[in-house]
Amino acid sequence: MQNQYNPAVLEAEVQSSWVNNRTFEVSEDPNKEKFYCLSMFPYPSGKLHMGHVRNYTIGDVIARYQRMLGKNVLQPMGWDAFGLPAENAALKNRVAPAGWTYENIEYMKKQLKRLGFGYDWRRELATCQPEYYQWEQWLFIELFKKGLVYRKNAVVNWDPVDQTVLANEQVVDGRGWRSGALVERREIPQWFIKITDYADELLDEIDQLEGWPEQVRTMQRNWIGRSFGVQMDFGIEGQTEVLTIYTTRPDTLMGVTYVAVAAEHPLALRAAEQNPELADFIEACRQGGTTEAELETIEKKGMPLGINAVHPVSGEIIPVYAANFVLMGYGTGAVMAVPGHDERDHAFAIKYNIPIKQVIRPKDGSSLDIQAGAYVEKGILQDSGPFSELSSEEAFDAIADWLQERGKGAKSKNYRLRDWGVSRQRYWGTPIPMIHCAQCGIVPVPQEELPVRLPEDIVYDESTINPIKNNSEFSACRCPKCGGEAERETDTFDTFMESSWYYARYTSPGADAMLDERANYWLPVDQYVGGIEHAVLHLLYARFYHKLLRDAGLVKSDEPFTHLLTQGMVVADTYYREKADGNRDWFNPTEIDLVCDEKGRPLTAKLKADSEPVVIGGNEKMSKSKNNGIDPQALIDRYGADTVRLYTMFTSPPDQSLEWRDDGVEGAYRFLKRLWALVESQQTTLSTLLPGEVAYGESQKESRRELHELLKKALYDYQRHRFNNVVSACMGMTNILYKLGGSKADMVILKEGLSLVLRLLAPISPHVAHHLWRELGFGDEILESDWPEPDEDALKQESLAYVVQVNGKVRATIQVPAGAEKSVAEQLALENENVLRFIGDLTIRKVIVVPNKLVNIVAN
RNA sequence: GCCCGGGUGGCGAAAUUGGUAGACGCAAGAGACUUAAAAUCUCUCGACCUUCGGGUCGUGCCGGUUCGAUUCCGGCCCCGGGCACCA
Repeated sequence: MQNQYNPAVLEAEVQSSWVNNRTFEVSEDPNKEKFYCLSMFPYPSGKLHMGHVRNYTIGDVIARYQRMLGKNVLQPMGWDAFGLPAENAALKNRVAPAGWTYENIEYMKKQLKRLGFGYDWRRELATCQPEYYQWEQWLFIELFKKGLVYRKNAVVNWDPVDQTVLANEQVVDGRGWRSGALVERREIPQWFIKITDYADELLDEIDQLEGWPEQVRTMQRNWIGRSFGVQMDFGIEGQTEVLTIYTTRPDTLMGVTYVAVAAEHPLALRAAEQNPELADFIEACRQGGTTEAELETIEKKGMPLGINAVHPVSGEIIPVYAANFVLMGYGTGAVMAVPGHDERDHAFAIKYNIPIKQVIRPKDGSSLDIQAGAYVEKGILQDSGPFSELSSEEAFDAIADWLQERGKGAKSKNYRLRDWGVSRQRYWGTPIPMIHCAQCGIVPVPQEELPVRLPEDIVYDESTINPIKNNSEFSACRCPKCGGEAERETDTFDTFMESSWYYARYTSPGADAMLDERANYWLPVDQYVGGIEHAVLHLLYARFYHKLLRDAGLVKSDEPFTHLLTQGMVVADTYYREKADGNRDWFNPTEIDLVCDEKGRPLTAKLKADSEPVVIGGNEKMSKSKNNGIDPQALIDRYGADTVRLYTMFTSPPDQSLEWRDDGVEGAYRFLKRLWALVESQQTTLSTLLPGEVAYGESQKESRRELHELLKKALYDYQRHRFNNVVSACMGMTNILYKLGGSKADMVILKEGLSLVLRLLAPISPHVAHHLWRELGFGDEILESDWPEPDEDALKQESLAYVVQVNGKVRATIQVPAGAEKSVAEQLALENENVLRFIGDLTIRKVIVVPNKLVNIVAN
């Protein structure tokens, strides 16, 4: 009786053999080509979700593939352990964030091991450990000393009831998520790192990141958004100070009919002192959140300050408005407005009855109605005094020069990118290593006193929002400069700080420095794998941090990640019911029965519990808030890791979003069982089969040709990371093997075919592949076997199938001898009955022959 | 609002990215085996027409380039991701 496929038992056995043999523990080996394969580390939220499973399977497949190619492969894993969810859990369950986090890590680590990922666990790190974050504190102080760190006011979401700063996620429909109070914008002092000092390098080097998806490179370029424009000063009537603005369209300068400043601009605040109506307006402008999406879509409102600006060229007097869409924190907090040539300014001018002037006309001389809509293209200047009749391009230089000569402005380079605000008013994060001294001001913590430890033994009750904010035990300290009483900074770092350098720390576990020389063996990361949602922020901060590490002498490379694979989202249907208070109850897909029509289209969805209908909300990224996550654990328990891995690889290409459906998992499981049964049924024969000369018949040659054709395709798909196609090819090869007969020659082909399938499958479903490889006597460790190569002899064909088209429509397929001249293919095509039928009386005008593919006969 | 993707059978997808649209799998249907069921195996499976040879249409929509377009170009529609304090 043959062995049954029992993944739970098999996978445990194989995994313990990997542990015992230390299969995935690696060290620096200068004689071998290194390959550093990294998946984005998880936030320890509780348990793995499908997005993790997908991410880490992709990473593990690449790591094992590269290993089978003979490289020295490093694949580490760790935990992005600081963050908001731990504080939320703490508030909800009255447990300390540290304990909650470490328990989650323990559970999720078990899950990762159960999935058979080949990590070198000796390098594991959690970012909430002082041994980790102390180096971040150390680097921050280094940056402070270099002048790359500064403090300034920045806008946050303020909950006026809970008296706390809210994360964007905690603002729901303009209200605080706990208090329900309308959120306000407020400015508080925060720490910034000068990422804009590196903007040019970050932008220009994108060109060299050839292993990155073009999509991500484009997003980063646009995010940095370098523009060339002019900075200039508008005078203020009756005052000596000036309003400095930046524009990319100085050619429209003569069309300026007003200037807008932020509601919090000092000019507006001063004007409000004598103007209660304006004061109310400024107060009203505080309302709302801070996200760009919100600011760009709010109703644009403004109010004249009763102050006038002086046009730098014409000396014309123009009104200054306070406007809710201009933010103090961004740029200079003031903009010039050209309603004739900017859509937003146009809408604002119509609303407040401000004059609209046309100063640019189309180059083609066509006329337009500037009152009806802005003309935003470049063109020829008109009504622009000395600059009239210049082109927009000429005017750019002429106006910039004019301003510069008079000390009123200059050409200037600008970025959309803003400096990195790293302060967070939260507990569960890395303490910012700074001290506030009444005498000496800001003083960094002496580096020999690091780490500044975050107190972890915190007692939570309902009122605990931030346990270190008013905790004198933590904040009271001595000033390192004058020795007097001082206070510690109680803000913590943005968690992007930790995730910006973890990839480097994996290379230097235990180092008594931020990094040691091992970093330069492994870095840069050869393949980074993670969600597309990180395309800009995380990936840009990590690139920036790498340059900071380089400039601190810690690494030699310029960029952290040579190749990037951005995996698509795992999405699932959402289902909800509207509650009386307007909020929604979200139901998990597993709680839902779909009622479909005969074609399988969903008609309605009903909740299993009460058989009443629910609203189908559409496909969205799996998330807690929409309750549409699928717990992978149940699938692993039922089918085993190999099946779950196989299914997630097979069902979509890695960079596309994966629409979750349970059905397909069964198919993946069936395939593994089929492969298992094929090996086990012939195990005795195959394991003792000696290689020898065999003569293949025609159908056997054809089987071998098809096998090697599929192998060739699979190898190509491995290179381009199309693992869904690799699985397809494995299935196709297995189907061919099932159709073989029982002769000696068939057995030889079966054994050869299995050796190919198992090696192709080894990175994807490693436990099964490992076991069957040994069963067939190929060797002890499939990971150490040679990567397969197609047999060119097997691929040779005597004749090839050509498609014959008449006027672009397929009319026949014909067999043409391999390597035949074009004329031979043409002649054979013209002998075909169906082809002749369609040519009929028509005259042949042209015959196109694409070698090995088709013949197209053009006739009329 | 801005930036970036995507849209192909009932479903997930494939097409070596200008050359046979739908490989592989799921679901469904029919049959074989079985007392029966499960499992397994075989066949069918885009739509319409058909004299059963084949024909017409079909890759979100409209238009263009080409002997030939899922693929390239222009314009739209819908869906998803990001927008700096979720990670």
